[in-house]
Amino acid sequence: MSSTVVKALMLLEHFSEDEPELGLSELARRSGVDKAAVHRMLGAMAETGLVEQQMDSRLYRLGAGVLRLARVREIAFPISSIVQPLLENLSAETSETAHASLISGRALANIATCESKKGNRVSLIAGEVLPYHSTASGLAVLAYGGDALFDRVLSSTLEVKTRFTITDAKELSARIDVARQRGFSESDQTNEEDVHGLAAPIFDRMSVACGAVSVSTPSHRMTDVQRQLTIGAVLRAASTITDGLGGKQPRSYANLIAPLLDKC
Amino acid sequence: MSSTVVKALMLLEHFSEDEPELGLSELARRSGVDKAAVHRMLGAMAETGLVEQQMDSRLYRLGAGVLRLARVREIAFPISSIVQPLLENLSAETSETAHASLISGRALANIATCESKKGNRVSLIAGEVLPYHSTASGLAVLAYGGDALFDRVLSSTLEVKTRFTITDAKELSARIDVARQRGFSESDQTNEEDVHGLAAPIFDRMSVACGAVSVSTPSHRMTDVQRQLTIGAVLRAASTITDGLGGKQPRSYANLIAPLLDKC
DNA sequence: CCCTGTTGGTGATATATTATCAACAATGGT
DNA sequence: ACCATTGTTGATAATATATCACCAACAGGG
Repeated sequence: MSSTVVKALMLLEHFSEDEPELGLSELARRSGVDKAAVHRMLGAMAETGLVEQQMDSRLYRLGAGVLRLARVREIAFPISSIVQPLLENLSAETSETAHASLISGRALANIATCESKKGNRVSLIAGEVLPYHSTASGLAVLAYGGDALFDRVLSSTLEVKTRFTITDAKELSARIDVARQRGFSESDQTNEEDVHGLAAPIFDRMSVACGAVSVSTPSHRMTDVQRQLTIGAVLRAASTITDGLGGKQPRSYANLIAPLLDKC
Repeated sequence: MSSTVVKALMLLEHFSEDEPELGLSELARRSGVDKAAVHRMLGAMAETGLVEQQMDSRLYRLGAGVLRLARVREIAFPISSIVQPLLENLSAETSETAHASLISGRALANIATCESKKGNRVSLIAGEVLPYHSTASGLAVLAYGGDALFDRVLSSTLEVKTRFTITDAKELSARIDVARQRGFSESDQTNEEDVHGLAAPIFDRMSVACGAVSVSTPSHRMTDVQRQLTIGAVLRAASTITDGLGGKQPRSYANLIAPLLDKC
């Protein structure tokens, strides 16, 4: 049904900023895979340096190999270094937390963040894997990411994240339609309580969405004024990033958001 | 004999700064694996975002997932950010190219570099995988990395890189002994023509070598004076990095290099 | 225009790896 | 001393995988 390689690599998704080291049993429990199997897979990944095991505590963590891979990718396609300064600008404009994510297989990968300077702010777990269906970024990508991605996500099971999470495919499809008509996407507490998101798609050379930029605001702080301001800023930032990456917005999209950009 | 996960991940080693995008057939040829198998493995890795395929050219490249993984690791264990400034200092002191690498499974992973300012300098391919047996860094790690690593490498086949590469296990063992007695390692043109390397080990919390710092100099430029200067600088840099990572040099090692540090 | 050499991709079957379960030693907490 | 964990290993059944040949599409070259 599912290849062993996928199963092995899915284990890596359980490592996060909060829990950078995990034990064998813990990892087996969370992934729902047999301990012996996890042991073999971790051993295999350790052989290539993707993970490494502490000799004393026996805990596993991401290995030096991931640093090497990231260097290779970043030197050849310098995305993070282009995106980071633009996010800082976006965060300053909106006074809220901004982040960018890219399509990464079955989920979105958060690749850059700039947190708000305010005391009460939305704080993201670095390197978190973001679901398509419950985040503003995800909706933006689904709206412009092509039919293949759309169908795949819509036909998958939509995990419940909060009591506002959309789990019905038809309703999700409707929300995506709205995003497509507006040129940006909006989500309120569908992925996390009290977090409101506004996102706009990033396009690649072929005018297909390859990621999204998003501003996350505490829900109670999202007024109409702030909303208008944020929408303009996100759209501008997304456009700049698309250009910076050598991407191209579809003509229809450029025309769609033009009036929104002028308003601010 | 070898797990599929390892075989799949070994494919990633063929991506480099010089060739960040590879086709299916090309990858199959280099790895010596059947095309169909490579196709399945790449598909599996694409599912998790470790690689991604260009829709137009059909070429594969490292995916956004590696950026996410590297962020998680770097935030939890900030190695690169600690090492990079120290390398710049080391490079300035020696006027040559400096780099640091960490144990990454069956090879060393080059994780940070600072190139010499000189016109004629040693230039490294970023993110290259370095063999243990043919590099100064490798010798340093083998000298202090514990018996398990030593035995594994010594019993493996030693790939020929240049006409000076050591391919005999006994001779390699002797060279490692020399490095262990001196506290640093030296290699001349064993990994690449006209490149001379001087390296010192980096130790982890348990006083086991987890990586190395190295200065690469064009062979013809390596005079006795430059050599003494470089040895002192490399040993100091390695000591500082070991401290910065929360590692600890073995007592015997600290005593061994103490006189060398004073000399400069 | 054909011919030849690529390319990426697909299916069928024999094979080899992998999943599963139980058991084990080692560790740590009560 | 006990109990519950941990990481690890082995044997067998079950399953995914390797291999081969083949295909369509594309790019030169004559």
